[in-house]
Amino acid sequence: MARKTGSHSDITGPRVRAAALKLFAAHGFAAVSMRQIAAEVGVQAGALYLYTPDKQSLLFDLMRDHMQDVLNAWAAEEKPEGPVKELEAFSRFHIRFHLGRPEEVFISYMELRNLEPDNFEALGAMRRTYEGVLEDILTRGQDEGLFDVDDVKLTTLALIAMLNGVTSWYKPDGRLSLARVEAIYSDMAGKSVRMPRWKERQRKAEATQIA
Amino acid sequence: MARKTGSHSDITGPRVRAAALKLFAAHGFAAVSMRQIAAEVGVQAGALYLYTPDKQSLLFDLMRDHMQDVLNAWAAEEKPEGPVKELEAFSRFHIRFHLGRPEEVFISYMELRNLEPDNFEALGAMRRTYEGVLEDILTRGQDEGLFDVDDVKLTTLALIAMLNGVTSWYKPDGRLSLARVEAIYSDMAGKSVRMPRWKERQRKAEATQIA
DNA sequence: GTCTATAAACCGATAGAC
DNA sequence: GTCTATCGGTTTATAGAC
Repeated sequence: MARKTGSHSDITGPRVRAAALKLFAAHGFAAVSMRQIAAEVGVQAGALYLYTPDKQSLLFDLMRDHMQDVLNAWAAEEKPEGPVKELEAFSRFHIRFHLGRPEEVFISYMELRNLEPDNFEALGAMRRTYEGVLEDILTRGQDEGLFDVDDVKLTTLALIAMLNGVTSWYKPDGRLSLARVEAIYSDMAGKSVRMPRWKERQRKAEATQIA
Repeated sequence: MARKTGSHSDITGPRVRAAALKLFAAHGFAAVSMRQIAAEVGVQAGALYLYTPDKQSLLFDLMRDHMQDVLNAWAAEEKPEGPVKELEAFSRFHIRFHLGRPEEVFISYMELRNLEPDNFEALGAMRRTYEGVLEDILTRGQDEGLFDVDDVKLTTLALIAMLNGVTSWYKPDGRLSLARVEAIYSDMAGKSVRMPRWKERQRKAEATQIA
């Protein structure tokens, strides 16, 4: 050890991002100073500007990369067939992915207001793309008579809020396993939108009667 | 007008709190300076300290009073009979109350980490008391065979997260009326925990068979 | 009750030595 | 690639005039 000055390489860039991630998540973007980030990395404040043009970029890069990771990960998921199973897959994916990146998730919805207008808009577009995935599942399920959803857009937001909530209390070594949490949440999500059996029977009966 | 100095009374205290509420909600506690608050009130920074000992107290008082308002308002609500109707009443109350105080709500769950340890603990206790209301409804519904809840504590948090989510997108003059939003959310909440009819019939059939 | 002035510390970002 | 030093500006909070 005993690195004082002139020390080199050791991929400091990623370590700066990691420090910013940790500190922004813990104390909030506005409450964290560049000096604190530098101290976490083990470097002086001035050296940070070799790896980021400014503090704002540090925040935006973290948020943009996280959203891109989510979109890529969902794209790479194997999709089951039919809206019911798709909704379960989406719920489980969302829970699993978000619980694996608690700090990125926390920052991504707590620090939106600290983004400059252009960055805010760019991130909003990515978020809407992700919401569109769920909205699409609900729309198809509704069209096929499998779901009983009053308002697709509102329901999309309600479900995502519910699923996001998990990040605010889940602890990996807590009372409930990840698998159990996934199961409970996806079950709740499914029940909250699925067409009840009695209603479905009634619907089919009416269709037969008319025909 | 033309008030410069020596001006008096005019209940400045509440106006300081109102300014802090507005600015903290818009930009975040850490990002707002005492000078900005003073400017919003129309006074110099030094004068604020006649109404609050420091910036932290300004934040804590807003959050504590809000939580107390929620608890008082629920206590004053007329309660219907039976867990099913109670859950609906709670859902509707929660939506209605929180949409009426968007700034207090926003601050109360965004600024928790900016509270000093003692204040954080005090607010956590109040929050847990409120969660206990819903937890109690779910527990009784479960005991009476009306709900089919896997884990009461987890479900409590999931439902509150879903209901809270409404505050992040609802606009009073938006596409959906408050009454409609209340109805959709309370319906989703109910469906996500209620015992399905077929399962209830099965349960009763088994009970009869055994007897 | 409000003002002005100020203390003491900290901020983001840059310049230049090594 | 990192350091030290620094610029110009901000912060919370207090002291004392009016």
